[in-house]
Amino acid sequence: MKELLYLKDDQLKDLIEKIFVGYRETFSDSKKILDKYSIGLAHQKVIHLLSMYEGISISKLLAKLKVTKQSLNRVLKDLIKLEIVVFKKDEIDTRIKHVYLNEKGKKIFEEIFLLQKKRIYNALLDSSSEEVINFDKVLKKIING
Amino acid sequence: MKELLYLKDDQLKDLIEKIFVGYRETFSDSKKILDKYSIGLAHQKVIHLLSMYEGISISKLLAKLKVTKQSLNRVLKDLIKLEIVVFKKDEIDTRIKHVYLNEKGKKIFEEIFLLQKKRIYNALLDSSSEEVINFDKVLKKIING
DNA sequence: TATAATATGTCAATATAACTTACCTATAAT
DNA sequence: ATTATAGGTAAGTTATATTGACATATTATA
Repeated sequence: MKELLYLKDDQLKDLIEKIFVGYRETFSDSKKILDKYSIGLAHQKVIHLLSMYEGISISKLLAKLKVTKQSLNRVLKDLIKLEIVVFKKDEIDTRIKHVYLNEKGKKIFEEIFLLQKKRIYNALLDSSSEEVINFDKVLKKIING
Repeated sequence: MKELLYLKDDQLKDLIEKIFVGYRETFSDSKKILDKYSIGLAHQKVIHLLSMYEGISISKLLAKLKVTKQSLNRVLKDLIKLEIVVFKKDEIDTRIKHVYLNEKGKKIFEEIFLLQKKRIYNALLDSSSEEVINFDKVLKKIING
């Protein structure tokens, strides 16, 4: 096993560099839109998650972002000022707060996402379905490692 | 083409989230070692590149990192204080400064890399060579998109 | 019912990494 | 001689995150 080319240090280093660059590029394409609304990368990530997980709770957002609640709170306050998020208390357990993007928020997300997804979309369009499936598989394994 | 499942917005969102998480996890495994030397993520990235591209010039480092030279300089000064980098002027064009890790630097890199590579190594070990090759292919396309 | 755990919020101080703007030297290329 | 390139630096600022401490409300449990 160990003699496999891609398990050699040089290949691992190369992959790690690519993971970094891939992330950075994927999250920088939409910078102009973020600037337009005077928000940053942290806000983009929260908006992204809110669009994926409608009504997600604060604690689940924290778990996904892996930041402190103080840090998340700063971002949420900015999104409240922008008037793009709404909250609803859980009907059963009222300690839990569910977070949603409102219509304005969804529109801003679409603006961001339109630019951000292009890079991924084009990469996948230029790949076979097997390549895409394998990309996803390995990425999952990296995450769950 | 557009009806392919993985080209739908929901799948693209999912992939983008994974790209973020994959990056974050890949660059957080070695935090304990970084703390030991009182350095951070920015230093880790520079050390990583120095280990990959021995004698890289300042401007090429800047191009790879996509940060300002003021930002890189702060990091390099810390690495100088740690006594792990050395510089050599280009023999032909003396404006160019080549940056190297010295022996101590290489050892510290290995300490960091030992922890960092585990996640990637295990993910690849758990994958077929085709999966790995396709992962690399798609990642390249994302970067060059 | 008393107590513990959970979900969330907030204050204050600090750290990390980056930025902008501006200006500087040295060297190389035209 | 002029311009371009490689690199350095100073001052101030911004973005994102941290730690630690403390607070409130609600739910779960002994």
